[in-house]
Amino acid sequence: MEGKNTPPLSSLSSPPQIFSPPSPPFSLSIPTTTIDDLNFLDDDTFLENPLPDLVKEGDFGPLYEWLGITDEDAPPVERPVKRSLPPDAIVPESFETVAQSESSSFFSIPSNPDVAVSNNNNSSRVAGKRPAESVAGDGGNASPRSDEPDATMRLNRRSENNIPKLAFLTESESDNLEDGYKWRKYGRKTVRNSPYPRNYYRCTAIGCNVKKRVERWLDDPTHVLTTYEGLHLHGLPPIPPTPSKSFHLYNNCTTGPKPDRCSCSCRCKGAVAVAGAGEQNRANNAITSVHLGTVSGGSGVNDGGSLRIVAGENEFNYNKHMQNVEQAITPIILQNFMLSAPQTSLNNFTPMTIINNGHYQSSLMNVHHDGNNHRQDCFGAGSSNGGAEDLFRNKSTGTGLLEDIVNFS
DNA sequence: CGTATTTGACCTGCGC
DNA sequence: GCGCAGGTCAAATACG
Repeated sequence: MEGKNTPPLSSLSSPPQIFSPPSPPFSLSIPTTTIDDLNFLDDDTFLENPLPDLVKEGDFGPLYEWLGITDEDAPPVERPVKRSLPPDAIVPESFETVAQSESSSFFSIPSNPDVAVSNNNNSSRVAGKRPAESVAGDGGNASPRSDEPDATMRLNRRSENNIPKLAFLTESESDNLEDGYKWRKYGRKTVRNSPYPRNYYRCTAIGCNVKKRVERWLDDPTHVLTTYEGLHLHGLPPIPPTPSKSFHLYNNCTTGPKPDRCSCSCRCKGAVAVAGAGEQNRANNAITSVHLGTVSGGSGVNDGGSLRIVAGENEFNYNKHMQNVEQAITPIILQNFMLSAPQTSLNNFTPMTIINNGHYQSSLMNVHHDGNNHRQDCFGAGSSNGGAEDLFRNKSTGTGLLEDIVNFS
């Protein structure tokens, strides 16, 4: 029986810690960035092109236009993720990266070549010992039960090599992380040399072929490896009502100074006092920064939230009121951004993940909503500059500089 | 009773 | 050609 050797989560050597520093062997290169560089929030374009204007249900055209993707490049509706990527978009064959929720940025994991992030084209096949593992669609889906002709299936299978994939690690007790989309489980397999099974999910949205694989990370069973394949061509399902519409943003610094300004009973561990953040590098097509912060200030209330991604010539700005930050930072949005931008290098990005208890976390950012307005409490700095507090903070230094999330290639 | 999950069978690609 | 491993299907089962 498949998965019968899977140990129950309760038997793991150590219970998953939602907020804990990363563990080796993850490596990270953090460049030097000064606060003088962190000024993009003064940019008037910061509030332009909010995501809802770029991505509407069933119409990703504006997004692709903004991303500089032609209609031909944009994924068709039926096979949304098929796309030829330009040569310069190829992820090096040796590029093995995984974003880990509790560490800084994407990072290389040489010790495990079976896991990677890839733009997925034929040249970007995930480097690994078992190529069959690394490319979507290598397996079944060609069952004689299907009405699809073999030739078509084979063509599709080849084309599926272009399916963009994104993998990241999340420290979680749950094997199926809530990410805003609804998934149907369609398979489960034991993984060779691993006691943990791999589960296969499909997006339940009609016509959506996005899939994800979820498996427990062998090197650290407290982490779950989630691999997404494809792009959602639809909006997020309605977000269930939450107990609160206010948010409380805080940093998860566990080693640096902790002003501990938060007076509430939440798990806030410290304030982030560095106001303004950003780093733009338009010299190449790499995502150089991801930023979440407030966009209007002075009042100290939950007045706004914004998300900004800079990737070469492209700039992604998402601005909604704070009560919608929940959606603003939905990782799938970020995935769609990354996966939609074939010219974008993925190795400079800190993805964010939703974990299933109402907390959001990225490698260096956590968002928590607890029914009260504690934003200023937890930010410490307020928002008098009208900009955004830097939510990204170096776990070692506690400085909160954007260098935490910038990793120049 | 409708929906979601489980799970054994089956398919494909790859390496030898 | 064969065996292996990963991926998928779909009937059976579980669940609310």
